Amino acid sequence: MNVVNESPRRKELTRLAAQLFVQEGFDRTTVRMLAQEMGIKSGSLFHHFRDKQEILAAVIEEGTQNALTLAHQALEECGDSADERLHAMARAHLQTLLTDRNAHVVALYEWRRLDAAARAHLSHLRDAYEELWERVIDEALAAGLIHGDRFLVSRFVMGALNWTVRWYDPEGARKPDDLAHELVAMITSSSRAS
Amino acid sequence: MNVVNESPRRKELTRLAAQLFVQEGFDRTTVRMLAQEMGIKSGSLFHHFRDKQEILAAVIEEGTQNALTLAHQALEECGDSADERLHAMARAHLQTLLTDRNAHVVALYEWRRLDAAARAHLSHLRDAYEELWERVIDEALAAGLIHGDRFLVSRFVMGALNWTVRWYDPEGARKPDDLAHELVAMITSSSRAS
DNA sequence: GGTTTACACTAGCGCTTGCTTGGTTGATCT
DNA sequence: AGATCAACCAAGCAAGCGCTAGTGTAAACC
Repeated sequence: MNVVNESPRRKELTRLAAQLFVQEGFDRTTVRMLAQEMGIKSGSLFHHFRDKQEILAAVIEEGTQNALTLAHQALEECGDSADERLHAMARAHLQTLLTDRNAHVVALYEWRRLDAAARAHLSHLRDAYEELWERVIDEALAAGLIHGDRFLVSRFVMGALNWTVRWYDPEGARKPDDLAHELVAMITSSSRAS
Repeated sequence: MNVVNESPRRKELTRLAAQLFVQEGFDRTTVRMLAQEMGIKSGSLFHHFRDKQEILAAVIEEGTQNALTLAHQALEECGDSADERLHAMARAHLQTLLTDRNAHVVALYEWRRLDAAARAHLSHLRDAYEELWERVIDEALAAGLIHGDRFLVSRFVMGALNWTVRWYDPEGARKPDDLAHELVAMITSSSRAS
């Protein structure tokens, strides 16, 4: 019987599922498609996951967990100034899009397909990540680096960043660091032109 | 037989479909649900639309068309300064979220469910809207109102604005004009605090 | 060396899906 | 008065859906 274990096989399957969910969307991805991609038959899939919902939850949990870890790490490694911390957060966010893009896209666009139980569980993770952003933005406000309403500014910034998954091309010339720098320059009152 | 006509009934059905697509998502909205919401039987639905895809296309087309019309109108009515034009665009965008929210959410989140033919047709409309934004941002750059990379700034702004559908509460205290003002203040180099 | 465990298979059940078919109604036009 | 037409309904088909039941097998464990 399957449980909610964390076998390495399950991790690999979750990664493959994320890719398919991005390509086709959760609802259009059938268990048979998932199984084929994984090289097994559809019945065998339910040895690893209780049901299709649990696969979605696993994908989103991993993606959000990674983003949170990376953001924490970035904040610890950077300097203390509000400017540096703002840069670090933006850079970390964009870097996860390179390493973990699929899981992120799923988290953003298939969130509503989670059932109530999974959503309750995962919203804590998501909130933790958003609160991290709000804290850094608070610091930037306090330091006089940016101005405006705390709530609105953080939403605008999150929107600008999350929207990047729609157009950002990892193969292109622009590096995550460039984007992070440009974004921070846009919202701070600096007057340097690029 | 049904054609791609523009009967008033069809418009009404499109509006109802938009609401259901937002509530449930396109894939989870069955033709039976749509029919019930419209007060008819599922078979009768195919008198008005060739297939389910066409309903989605109709919803998105209307929403985007309206947004484009409103933006054009706003630009004509406002002053000539880059600042005024920036404000006008932001205000128009947020106002459509009040009057036409459902269609917009569908356009943003169910775009990928369009088949290739519909997508090709509708992408022209969407591009026209985005180009309008880029033009206004170009003007703001030329006027020295904002700084940075033309492409990046417009993407960031579009992201911040489109993300509003996730958190903006039309019943709340914040009015579209407030948001528009705050957003423009954030990206321009003004140093006024609010 | 016997038992357990992890992982996979085959086969298919019960249900829902988008869509079709053939026919009925009431208003409008000639 | 007859013809036309948009709008609807009842019934159902073929395909696909998530998921289950029961079995096989090789490695791991006591």
